[in-house]
Amino acid sequence: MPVKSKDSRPGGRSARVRAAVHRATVDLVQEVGSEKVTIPAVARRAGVNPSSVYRRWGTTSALLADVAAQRQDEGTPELLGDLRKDLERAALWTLTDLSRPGGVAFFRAEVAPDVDERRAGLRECLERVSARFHAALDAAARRGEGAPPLERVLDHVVAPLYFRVVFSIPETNEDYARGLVAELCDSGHVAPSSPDPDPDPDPDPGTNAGQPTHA
Amino acid sequence: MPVKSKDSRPGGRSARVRAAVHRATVDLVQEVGSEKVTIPAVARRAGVNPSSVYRRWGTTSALLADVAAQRQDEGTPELLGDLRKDLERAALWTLTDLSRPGGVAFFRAEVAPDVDERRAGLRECLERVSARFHAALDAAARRGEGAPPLERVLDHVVAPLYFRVVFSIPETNEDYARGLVAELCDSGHVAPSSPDPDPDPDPDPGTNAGQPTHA
DNA sequence: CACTTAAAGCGGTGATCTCTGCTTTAAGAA
DNA sequence: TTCTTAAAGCAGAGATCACCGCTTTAAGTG
Repeated sequence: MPVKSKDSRPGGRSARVRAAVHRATVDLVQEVGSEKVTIPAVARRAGVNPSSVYRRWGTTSALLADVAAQRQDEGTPELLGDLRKDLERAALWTLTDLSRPGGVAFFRAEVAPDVDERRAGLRECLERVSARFHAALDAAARRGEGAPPLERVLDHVVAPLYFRVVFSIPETNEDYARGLVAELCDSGHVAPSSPDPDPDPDPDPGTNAGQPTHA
Repeated sequence: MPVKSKDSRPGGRSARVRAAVHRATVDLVQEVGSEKVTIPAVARRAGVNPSSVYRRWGTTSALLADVAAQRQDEGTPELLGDLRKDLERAALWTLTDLSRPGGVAFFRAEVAPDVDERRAGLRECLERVSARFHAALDAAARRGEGAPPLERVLDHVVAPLYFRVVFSIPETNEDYARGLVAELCDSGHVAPSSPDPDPDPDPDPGTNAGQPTHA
């Protein structure tokens, strides 16, 4: 009578099916849009039986939420210790996450599920996004630096990014994201303890952050 | 052979059916969400034959777009001649439009159609929204006043409103909308009637409309 | 009023989706 | 390796959807 973990059979075929379904979901979302993703279609493309998907995920909403959640947890940047740089990193990460294939579609997918689940999905999505910025702000506060409230960051950095990506407004690229952060930091609401602007020329190309070409 | 208008039979039963379908669409969108709205369902609730809806609108996307467009054209405010007041009006109108039952759902509906139509729908939605603000800015420019570029208004007023309504962030009310406009106008990028571009007004940006301490 | 005809209603067809018993495969433990 | 059983595959029922000829109604016109 093995009791082991909650996922009593996490490897082998199960894992293979899970991966195939995830990949197929991402592909389909960016091809036809998250609204038109159906379980039979995902199963077909994944080379998997539809009933397996139904048994595992139940609904397309749950499937999309699962994929989106795992997706958002990839490549999270770590803190550097400089508020402005940390905010920039978080902003660039947000932009990258939104801009990659299916990014907006997944955002919309999380917005889309059933009326009951909608609140929960949105809340989780918001939590996930603001967590990155909150970490940067919290670290700054812990260092004794002045930092804008999270709300201001959401309003003046995250919101414009979402808005512009959703509406495919041109020039929504990394420079633009950096500009939003700069504007926020220079708006007189932050007391910069170290007002040295850009002492080093980009020491971190880091996560390539890729091409912000609106998808 | 009567040629008259493009809508060769706009009144009577046709108008009745149109109205019933529109009402049913709005109801269903706010009840089950725009993704789950189907033509048979709308027809059932409207007491109308499904084929009539199929023939008139063709797809649910087209139907939703039609309803959303007509919806957005209701109750448009006129200009007062004062930039700040006009921007406030536009912001409040935007907030009201988004907040009423099904508001966000319709926004998403316009975002949602087929990959091909998506661009067009989004573009139209954006045009419609920014037109209100553009009118206010244009009038101000015509009066010789300094006015922020439309882009700034979209980023710092419209985007936060959309973001907060979509994510159901509390305290997103009229005071908050007014605060966004105030912050924009007082941020030193607008030259008020009295040309005093003091970069550091330090008036304790009192109009901090809502300061909801994060949700 | 009578007449024309746009538009709604009716019925049916094929396709797709959701979901469920039952069988088969293979992951994990002894 | 063998054994147990979680999970995948299979096949099919029931429901719904998108769509299309054909008939019927009534709006607009003279």
